[in-house]
This record gives sequence, C-alpha cells and structure tokens, in this order.
Amino acid sequence: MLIRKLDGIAQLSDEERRAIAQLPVTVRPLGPHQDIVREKDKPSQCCLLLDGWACRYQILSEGKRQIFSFHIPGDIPDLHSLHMRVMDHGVCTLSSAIVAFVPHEPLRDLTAAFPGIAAILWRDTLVDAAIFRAWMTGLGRRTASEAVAHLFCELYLKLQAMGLARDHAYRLPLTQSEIGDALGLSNVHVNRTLRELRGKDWITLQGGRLEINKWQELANSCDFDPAYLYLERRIA
Amino acid sequence: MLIRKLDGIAQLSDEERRAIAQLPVTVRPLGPHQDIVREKDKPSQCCLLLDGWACRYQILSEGKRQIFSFHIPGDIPDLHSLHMRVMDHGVCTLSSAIVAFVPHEPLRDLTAAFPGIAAILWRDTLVDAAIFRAWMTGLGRRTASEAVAHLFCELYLKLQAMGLARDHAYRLPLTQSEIGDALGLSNVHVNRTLRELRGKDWITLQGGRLEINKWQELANSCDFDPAYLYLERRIA
DNA sequence: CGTTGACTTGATAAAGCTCAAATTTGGTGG
DNA sequence: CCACCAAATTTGAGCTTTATCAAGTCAACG
Repeated sequence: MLIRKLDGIAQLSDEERRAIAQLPVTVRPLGPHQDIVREKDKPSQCCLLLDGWACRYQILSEGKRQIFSFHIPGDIPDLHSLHMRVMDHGVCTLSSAIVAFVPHEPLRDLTAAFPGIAAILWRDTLVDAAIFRAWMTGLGRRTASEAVAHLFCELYLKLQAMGLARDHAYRLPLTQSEIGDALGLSNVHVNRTLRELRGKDWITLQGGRLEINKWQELANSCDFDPAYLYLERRIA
Repeated sequence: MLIRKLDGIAQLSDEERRAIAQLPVTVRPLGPHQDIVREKDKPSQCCLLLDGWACRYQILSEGKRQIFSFHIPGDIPDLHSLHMRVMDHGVCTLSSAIVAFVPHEPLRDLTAAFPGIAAILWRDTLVDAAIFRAWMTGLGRRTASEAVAHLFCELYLKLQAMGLARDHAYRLPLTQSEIGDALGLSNVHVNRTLRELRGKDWITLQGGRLEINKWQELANSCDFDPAYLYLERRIA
C-alpha cells in the first residue's frame, strides 16, 4: 500500500518493503470535520492519512480548544497510540480526507521483527515532538504575526517535501479560527494579523489558497530555521 | 546501573536486565546551570539523570528563551538524539546534578536485539511528547495562574512517581525566571501569580521548597487531569 | 433568496509586558 | 559572627498586545 510513501524517509530492504506491503489495511473516505479518534478512546489501530488534512486537538472547559498539530497526506497522526493505551487528545479531519487504518497487532509484530522499521517509525514520532517544541516557542515567545509566519513556513516545507506544494504556494484548508486555536490566538486577532501580512504583500490568501510572495522576509521575520523538521533524508 | 530504575515502568526479563546492566556508562557530576548538550550539537551519547534537575531549552533572537521541559532523576532528556542526528535545542542542568552518559552505539544495538526494550524507550519519548502537548495548551489557552498551577501539579506527580516527593511537597530548584521561560510569562508576572496563589493559601513556596496546601483547589483551578503523564505502570 | 458559516471591522477591556527601583536571601571572605 | 556581594524576589507605574463583545459583510448553497 501507499504506506511505503512514508518510508521513503530511509532506505528499506526488499524484505522490509514486502512485509510492509502485507500489512492489512482498511481504506475509508471521510467528510470534513469528522472525528477519527476521540480523547479517552483506546484505539486498536493507527491511521495513515492518504489524502486531505487532519489535526490533533483537545477541548478544555469553557469551550476553548488547543490544536496541537496539522497533518497532511503521508502522516500517521496517532502512531503514538501503538504504545499508549488511551488517547490524551483527539484527531479529526479538517477537509474531506481518505484514511487507511492499520491494526496495532500486525504493526507491533512488524516493528518487533524489523528493528529498522521500528527505528523509522520511532523517528517519525520524534519529529512530531520536535514540531511540538517549535510550536511551543511560537505559543510562548513569539508575537502573533511571527507565529503565523512560522506556521505558514513550516506547512510549506512539509507539503513541499511530500510533493504537494511548490513555488511557495499551497492549498490551505484552514479557517482563521482553526489557525487561532493552533497558535493560541482569537479568531479576530488572526484576522488582523493576516491583514497585516497581506498589507506588506508578504502573502496572498484567498479561497483556501496561500501564496507566499516574499519568502525571505516572511522566514526572517520569525527566525524560521527548518532544521527541526528533519527533512534531510526526504530530499534525497 | 541505575538505568533499570527507569525500566521499572514495565516488566523486564532477566536477560533484558542483564543486557541493560552491561551497557557502558560514564557517570559525571555537574554544577548548576551547566550545559549537557547544546543546540546544533551532534551527540554520540544519551544522558540519564541520576540526581538533580535539568531542562531542555532554546534561545531565540533578542535573548528570549523557551524552556520545553523540566527533568528529574530517572529521565533521559536527550533520548531522542538516538534517532535524530542534530539537536534542535539544548539541555542544561538547573541544580547541581549527577549524570550517566551512555554511548549511542551500544544503546542502538540493545534496542535492535530487544524489541521489548525498544518499545519501553520509545514509549518514554512518547510520554515526553504528551507532556509537550500539555504544556502547549498551557501556553496557548490557560491564564498565568492556571498554567503555574498545572505545572506544580505535574511536577508533584512526576516526583512522587519516582519516590522523590510526598505529602504534596517537594524541593523546587527553579527561579521565577525559569518558570516564566517555561510558561511563556515574564518573571515579574510569575511573581505576581505566585503571590496570588500564596494569598489564597493554596501553596507555600520559600527557600526552594514548594508545599501544596490545597491540592484539590489547585488541581481543579487548572483542570488538571494526570492521564497524560501515563504513570499507571509505575504505580504498580 | 434566505440561511449559514466564515471573514471583517470597530470599540472597549483585560492580561500581561517593560522599565525601574527597592528589598530579601544565600553565600563568602575576613 | 559580621560585612558585603550577587542573584533572586518583590513592588509600582505606565504601556502593548491581545481578548471580548457586537455588528456588519460576503459567498456558497440548497
């Protein structure tokens, strides 16, 4: 299956490739804003995003929401559930999406049989954690416009690495409220921040399509350093 | 060595125990506020904290600092370096500390030979990521006093699980600036927040010792739900 | 063509920052 | 034991950033 798409990260032996291809998967199309896993669930499978966007989030009292990450095709947003029984957060689609479910059992067997595959998947969850850290500094130490700029840069590189974006432009199926919930801002303030970035002509954003007109300026303004995405291998 | 301390998380076979005990380690005492690994380093070893506190952090332009996590004895703050070549952040001591260094090579061999050990270590990095997520909601969606309360509750449970705290009290070798850098607050505002918590007599904090007088009130005020620490196994 | 959800704008308030100046504390050398 | 120093804590005042509340616009869609 398309799972090998993700495993272009490192070199796989033929045997490993074969073992992965034999994993039982269930492919399912989903509508937008549909839950894939909910907080407190005890899932028995992981999901590989084949198409569309998803996010991980948590709802707090008073209806506040924190979004932890955005996910694009090739990601396995709940890979961690392989070793953690209960979800501390939910996963839901943002756009309509196509998802492949892989049961935990065979996946665990696979990692036990092939330490190389285990290392790749482990590494994937570590990159995840590195992105969390980058978001933490955004939430804690960056101004609103720096945080938005940083997010846009990050998403571009992730999409580009998967061959889903080029020329500094991409489809961005996020509402301003969703951006706010990710960056710890109100939807109103996100709106003003976007206006500011548009005003400087650094970006063009309309109809769910983002174009970064001044990559250098945008990246410099927020000290964007792509090292934390650990994309080196994918480029190769 | 004391590495098995950490591996009380799950049941180990004798063989696994033996293999762990044979890992080559170098134990070293360190003074307070000393770097263990720096951002952009390419370490060839991991460090296990045997005694004292450490933290992971990143410095941004203009001297701002974001602290990502606090670490206590039993933690391996840079375990992720096993699968990521270059550090995207630094690790330093907070108090004076004792650290055991374990080279990557034999550790990698160990995980390849014992998938069970690999799973435990992997899981450890996943709990780490879960704590990052909890901090993200603190940074993004909680008020200053909620965030401080949440941090104090988290640290108590982590310390208690390692047998380093009881009766809702513990040594807290952090300055107010360090707390601020962790929670995205200025040192001044941390100070006022602490005053507020002291005023309600929820906590007593002096001379580096924290006592939580009203656990229920403190935990409720910040919606503290310890599930994300995944401590179940350790209790057993 | 009316409804809905997203976006936009304005006005006001709150949370938290910065700067600056005490005050306290913990150590250190005499 | 005391004087002294540096670091940490505490307090005050004014200022920014961002939140909140309230309208109003716009576009998509049945």
